[in-house]
Amino acid sequence: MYELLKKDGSAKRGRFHTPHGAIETPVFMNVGTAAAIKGAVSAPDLMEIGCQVELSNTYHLHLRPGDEVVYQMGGLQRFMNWERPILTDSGGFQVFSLAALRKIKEEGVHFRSHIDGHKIFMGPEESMQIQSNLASTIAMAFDECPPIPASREYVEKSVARTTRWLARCQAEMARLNQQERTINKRQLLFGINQGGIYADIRIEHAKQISQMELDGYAIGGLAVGETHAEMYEILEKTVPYLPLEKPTYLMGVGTPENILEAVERGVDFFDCVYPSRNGRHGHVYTNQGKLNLFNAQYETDDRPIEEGCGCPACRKHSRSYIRHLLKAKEMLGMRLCVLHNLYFYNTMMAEIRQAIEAGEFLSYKRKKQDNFQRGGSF
RNA sequence: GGAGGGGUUCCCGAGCGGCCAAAGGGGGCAGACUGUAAAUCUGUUGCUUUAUGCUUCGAUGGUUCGAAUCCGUCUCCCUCCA
Repeated sequence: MYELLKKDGSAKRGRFHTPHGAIETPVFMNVGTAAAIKGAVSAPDLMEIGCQVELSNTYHLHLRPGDEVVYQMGGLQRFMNWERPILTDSGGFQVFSLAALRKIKEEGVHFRSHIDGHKIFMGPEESMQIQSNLASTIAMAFDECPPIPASREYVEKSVARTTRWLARCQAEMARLNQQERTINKRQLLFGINQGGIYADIRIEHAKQISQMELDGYAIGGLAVGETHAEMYEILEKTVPYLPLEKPTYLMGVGTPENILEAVERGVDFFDCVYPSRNGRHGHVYTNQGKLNLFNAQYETDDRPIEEGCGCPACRKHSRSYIRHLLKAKEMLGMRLCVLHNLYFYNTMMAEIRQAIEAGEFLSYKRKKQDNFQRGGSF
């Protein structure tokens, strides 16, 4: 159940109650595709850096270790020692990212495993069954994330199919939640809005799925090739057609800048691989912009990544040391950067919540953006 | 003392008369990454006034229209024999 605590312009401060605890929104979900945040980050680490929701992936866990294994081990939460909410993405993004390895049909998607090439079929029912086995808090509907650019004709056809798939997801989820063997019988389901950069398709689709009584609504298929301006425009036009009394989730986004812009337009949930992937690649976030710790200028820089930051990296280590670890390919270097970046994101989300509560979101956003731009933007 | 092998651009290492400023690694420098096929990928890495330019393949002298590549001498390293 979503509780709207405060509105500041279109920005929402909310609380999403789940069987696994409440989520304070706006929130950034920390991405751990294969039931692990890449970079040797453990569940206790996530607690320490302020993570509220962990995100894992249906397709990847289905392949390895297999959702039946996770089911036998008591579900994802028990498997990875994480008591707070988990959201599982449906495999819909893999329809996009593994485009070379799949074929889309009305019944679902035929994949060839990226690991060993074997054939896998995943349709709405299969995705729901896998997610039920994983026993995540929130399951995502199985959709197609079409690329941008894509023709209007293609997007229309794809969105219509995604809508049909959504109805099948909903029916299957209802069935699974009543099964005796189901671990989480109150698993929630979010639908996903698509439509590329065609605002009218987006709006029409948003209206349709809004009538379907889902637990939350996501906007997918953005940040896959369009400009930032186009993304913001789509958000501005689409979010108003999604239910205010339900959480809105902008999938796969984004930079701190993107998040500020999207919160302003009413988005509650975010996730993105940036903080973890960039961390592994030595790019770290600060309030003065992004630093590439591989750069020679940090060779003897004795300062922490960011002065005053409370993360495990900044409390104890210098840029110089972390740069050395990264260059020496020591796992600790990546780990510290990932911890810092996730801490940075989670902290920024907490500040955003506070700013909305205080009715000062816009001035907070402006201040933040000014700071970012001073050191080169994200 | 004798016999043989070798010294190539930051490092390792290919090249063995012109297409060589010199393959390929590594290292260095920089860039990309948005529901993670990513601890990955890309670019760049002698100098400058960017040119039918200059310097460079242990040193030096030669042969040749032309040499990292052929020859002489020197020098250093490695292996084996005494």
